[in-house]
Amino acid sequence: MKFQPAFKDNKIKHLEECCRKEGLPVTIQRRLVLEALAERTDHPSADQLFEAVRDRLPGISRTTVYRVLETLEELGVVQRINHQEARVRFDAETRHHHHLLCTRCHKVVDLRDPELDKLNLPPFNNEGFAVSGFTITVSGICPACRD
Amino acid sequence: MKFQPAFKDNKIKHLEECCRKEGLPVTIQRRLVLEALAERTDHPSADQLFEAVRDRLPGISRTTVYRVLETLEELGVVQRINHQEARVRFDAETRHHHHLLCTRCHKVVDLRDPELDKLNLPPFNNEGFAVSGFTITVSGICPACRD
DNA sequence: GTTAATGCAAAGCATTTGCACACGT
DNA sequence: ACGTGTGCAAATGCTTTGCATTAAC
Repeated sequence: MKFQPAFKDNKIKHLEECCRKEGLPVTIQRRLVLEALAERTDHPSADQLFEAVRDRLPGISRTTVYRVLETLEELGVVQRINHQEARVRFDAETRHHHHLLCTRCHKVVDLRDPELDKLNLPPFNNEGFAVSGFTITVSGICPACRD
Repeated sequence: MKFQPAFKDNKIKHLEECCRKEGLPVTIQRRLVLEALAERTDHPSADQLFEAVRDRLPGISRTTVYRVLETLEELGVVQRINHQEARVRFDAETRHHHHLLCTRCHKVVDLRDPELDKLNLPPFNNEGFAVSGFTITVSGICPACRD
C-alpha cells in the first residue's frame, strides 16, 4: 500500500471533530502523535512514536505519548493491533481490514479488501458469542524475508 | 470447548518426544509448566503460569517459567498468541485453529473448525507475500459480557 | 478564567541476563 | 561425570501514577 497524504489529513480532521464533540482540547502533542502514526504502516509502539515525535517537538515527554495514545484510542481515532510481543502497538487505520502476517519476521501488513469482507462464513460453533464480524489473517513469507 | 484430560497427556508425551530428539532433559519444571498451560483455555501469561505452577512446586522461580516457555516455544510444543496487551500470552494448542474474540473484555477463545479451514479465499492483493494459509478471528460479545 | 493536558520523577509490572549450584541423562 | 537447567539477584524494558505547572478553549 502506497502512502497517501490524504489519509493523514483525514485522520487529523477526524481528531479535531472528535475533540470538539467531547470538549477536549486539540493539543500540539495530540496532533503530532497522530500525525506520526498516520505516516507509517508498520504499527509502531508507543516508544517508537515517542522517538519519531521528538524530532519535531523535542520537549515532548514519553508519558504524554502514552497518555495521548490512550485518549486517541478512546476517541476511536487509533487502534491497538493484535500481535505477539510484550508491548502495545498501534494503528491509525480504524476502518475494517484484514492482515498479512510474515511467519518469519512477524511483520504485519494491513490488507483492505472488500472481497474478503463479503466472504460468507459457513456455520461454526460460536460458543455463545453474539457474532458481529470477522477479520482474516493471511500467513506467509514477506518479500523481504524471501531473500 | 470442554476440557479433555487426553489433551494434556498428549502434550506431555509430545514434550518428552521433542526433548529426547533434541537431547534435552525432561525436567519437572518443564513438565509442570506445560501441564498448567494445557489445563486452561484462557491463554495465560508467563506470570499467571508461574502462580499456577507454584502451587504444585513451591520452589520454582519466575525466571525458570520464562525460560521454560521460551524452550517450549522453540520445540513447537506451545505458541504465543496474538493479542492487544503489553505482555506475552501462551497457548498449548498448536494445531491450526481460528479465534473468537470478545470486543468487550478482549477474551480470546480457540475455535477448531474444519469447515472454516476449508474456506476458499477470493483473490486479494497479497503484497508479494508467499501465502501459506489463513486464520479467521470472529468478533462478538462473549456470553459473560452479555449480562 | 476554567478545565484539562503536559512534564517530571518515581513507582509498578513484565521480561532478561549473569553467575553459582543442582539436576537429568 | 557431563552438559544443561535452575534459582537468585540485579538489570532492563514497557507502562502507569501523583503532583505541580502550562496550555487550550
